[in-house]
Amino acid sequence: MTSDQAVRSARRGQRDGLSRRSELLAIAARLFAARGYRQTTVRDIADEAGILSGSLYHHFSSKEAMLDEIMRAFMGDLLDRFRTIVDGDGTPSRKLDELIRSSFETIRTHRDEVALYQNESSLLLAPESGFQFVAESSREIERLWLQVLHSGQESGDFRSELDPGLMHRFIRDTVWQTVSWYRPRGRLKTSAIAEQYLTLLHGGLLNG
Amino acid sequence: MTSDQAVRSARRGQRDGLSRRSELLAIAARLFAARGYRQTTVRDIADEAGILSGSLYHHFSSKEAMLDEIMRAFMGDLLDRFRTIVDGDGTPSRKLDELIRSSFETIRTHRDEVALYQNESSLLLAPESGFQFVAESSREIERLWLQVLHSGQESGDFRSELDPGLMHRFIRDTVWQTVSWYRPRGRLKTSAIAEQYLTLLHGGLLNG
Amino acid sequence: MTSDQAVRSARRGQRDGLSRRSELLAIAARLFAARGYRQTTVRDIADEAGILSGSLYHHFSSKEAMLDEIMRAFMGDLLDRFRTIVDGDGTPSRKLDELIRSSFETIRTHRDEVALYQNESSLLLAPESGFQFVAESSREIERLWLQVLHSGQESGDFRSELDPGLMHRFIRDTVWQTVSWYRPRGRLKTSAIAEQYLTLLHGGLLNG
Amino acid sequence: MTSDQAVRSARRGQRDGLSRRSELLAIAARLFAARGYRQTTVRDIADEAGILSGSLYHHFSSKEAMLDEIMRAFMGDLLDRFRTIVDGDGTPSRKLDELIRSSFETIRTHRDEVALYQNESSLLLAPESGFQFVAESSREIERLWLQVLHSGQESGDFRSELDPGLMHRFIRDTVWQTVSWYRPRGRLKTSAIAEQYLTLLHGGLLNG
DNA sequence: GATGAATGAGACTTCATTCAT
DNA sequence: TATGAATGAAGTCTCATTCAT
Repeated sequence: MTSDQAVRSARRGQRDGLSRRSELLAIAARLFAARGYRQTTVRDIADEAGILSGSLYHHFSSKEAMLDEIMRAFMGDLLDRFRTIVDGDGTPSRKLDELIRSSFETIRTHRDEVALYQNESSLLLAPESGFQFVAESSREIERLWLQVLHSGQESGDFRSELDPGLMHRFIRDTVWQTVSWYRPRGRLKTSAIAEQYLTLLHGGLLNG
Repeated sequence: MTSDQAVRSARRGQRDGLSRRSELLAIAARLFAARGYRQTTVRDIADEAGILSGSLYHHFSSKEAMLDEIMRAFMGDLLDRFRTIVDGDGTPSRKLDELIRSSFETIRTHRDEVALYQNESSLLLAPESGFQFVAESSREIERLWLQVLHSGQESGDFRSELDPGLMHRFIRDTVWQTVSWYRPRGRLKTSAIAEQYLTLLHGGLLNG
Repeated sequence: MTSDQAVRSARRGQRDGLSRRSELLAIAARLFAARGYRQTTVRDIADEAGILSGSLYHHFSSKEAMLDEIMRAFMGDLLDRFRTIVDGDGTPSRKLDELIRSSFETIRTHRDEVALYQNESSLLLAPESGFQFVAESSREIERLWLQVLHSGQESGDFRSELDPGLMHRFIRDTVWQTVSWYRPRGRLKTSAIAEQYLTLLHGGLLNG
Repeated sequence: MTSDQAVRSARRGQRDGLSRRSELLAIAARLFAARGYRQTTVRDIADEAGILSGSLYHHFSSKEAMLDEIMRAFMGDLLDRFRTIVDGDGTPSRKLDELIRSSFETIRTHRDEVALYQNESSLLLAPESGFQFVAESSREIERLWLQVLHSGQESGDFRSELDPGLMHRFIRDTVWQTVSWYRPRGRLKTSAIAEQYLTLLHGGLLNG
């Protein structure tokens, strides 16, 4: 590639509408996750993007519209991945393991979005918030997990003295809360964390 | 006015002063927990208390001072309770159970404070925040829990293939996150939730 | 009155909640009428009042709320005055004259409000604007005027070849539009304008 | 490309250029009249034209330039029509009738422009506005109407107890304000409105 | 002629805090 | 202790306009 070509390519990259949007959304997601949605100012995002805050409104109609777009894509993806697992072959136990592994993997690949989902739940799940789709996706995801837990109890794989609703919450909270302390460059990879959690979940903490 | 009356009035003043403070702090804690610290305005608190927002500054020097007072009392209590358990008699397994039961009980008795601790961690744990005592108490609590987990592995009570640091985080996250969905008037009491969690934690999810 | 008393009175005047509100509303009405509602900035109003723009929100929840309060009081008064005339004794012709005289008098006493009503009608009468009460009062006022015009035709006072709906509009437009050129300190008093208009309206422009 | 083709293309370019300008001005006039000049954004106009807002600046140097062009053409036409009437043959009474009929006809044929003239007068007539030609035309029009009214009084056609200056304002306000409620597809044609107004104006409202 | 991106000024509004009374 | 008024900084958003491609 000649240096001319490089320059042109860089310019094209800059001028490409889709990639500019995505770029801005990625910046927004990162800041929203790091500082919180409300604590992140439109100017913070613009500063990171190297433009003035008003210029963001050329791309998005509001700060909330950015969060909407970020979460809509994320919740859709997440639901798809979970549905594929639950609708696939395998024992309930295997499916639950896959749901859990997939969740930890999501923490690795979509850390900002998971953090947003965890930290902004009061905003995202409020009935009047304009983010009803998040609550709907959440309910659908809960249905999928419960379906697996119920089948597992019916098949005898899972202990019957455990309340599936509570189990779902315990597992869900543990898995997603991981995002609050997981460090991408840290000692522990998400896969290792997942395996440790599965070990604990399968057989419990106690020996014998 | 007789001197008797003056004395009584002064005492009432003091007592009212104290109870007024507590009342205001309780209102603040409730709102902080329900809406988030930043989303709660000083005026929200004053409105609930039936006074004007400026009048709050006769009781507290700032909004942050209210949060400080709320959390300082809470973290102190919590640490004391945990220390009493860890320093007491019993096997590591029993101690862990008691730590967990005590935590769920705390969710019942100090719901707002637990919610605050969970939801405002980015504010409370930030090194420059002026809430260093929260981070310090948290570290001390973590030390206590890890001490129990390590003794449990050394005594052979707990399975050795599990990383104590991860176990601590898994347990802690599950227990405290309960506050986000626990409903005081709901079907499940915290004690029942605690026992279900202990059942899961002891023996795992799987049969056999 | 001692000068001390004068100072105290001035201060009380300043501190009196009701009069401060009225003062601010009068300033707002004047500016809204002079520059237009949208062209008047909140800061314009605050500047005239000698405070910062944010301080206005201590008194009113929004710029629109100021306009609302101004127009609500005005439309109520106007409707009352018209109703009293129409419900009183007298021939339709006398009643019409009184309606017209009362309108010109209103231009003198409530010039800003009339100007606002004339100039901001697209805002005030829009169905979705939050100013429905203006449209409602307007309809009620129209009903009153039409009632007088119809009775006048039935009694034979008014010429029957004239469409009362059109007459109402012609008279209304002429009367209220006066506000656009009437100058309080000018040669013509509103009463003189009213009498000239009544002379024209009664007998027409042409001789014989 | 043959030179023939080039010539045709150039002509089309010119013709298209001209009609495109007119098209854009018509859109602008419609929106300015409907929403108000300031409330209409450059983007509103561009949206209606199916282009981006920046592209409008290839046709006009500014938003104000569009309003200027719209009003310049209108005021010129209007003045011409009035001058023709006043400079023609006939009694003052006939001339006044023709001025009024012509005005109502103008409301039919140039509704947007009349509405603009009525609603944006504070902008158009302000001495510093850059629209001095509007004020000048207005003054010239006023002179023409007053000339007719004065001749009518001198000839004894018009009643002498009426102030010509006030009569002019009354008539002018009634006629032009019609644009605020006239509906092109409504029951009343402008010609019928004109005749009703002339009937009222000639002989007044009262019988006998 | 048109696009897509950006500018920059300025709008309305929020809110913790202060202070004279 | 409480009120009523105000401050001042900051936040989201709007919009006419510019300009390289």
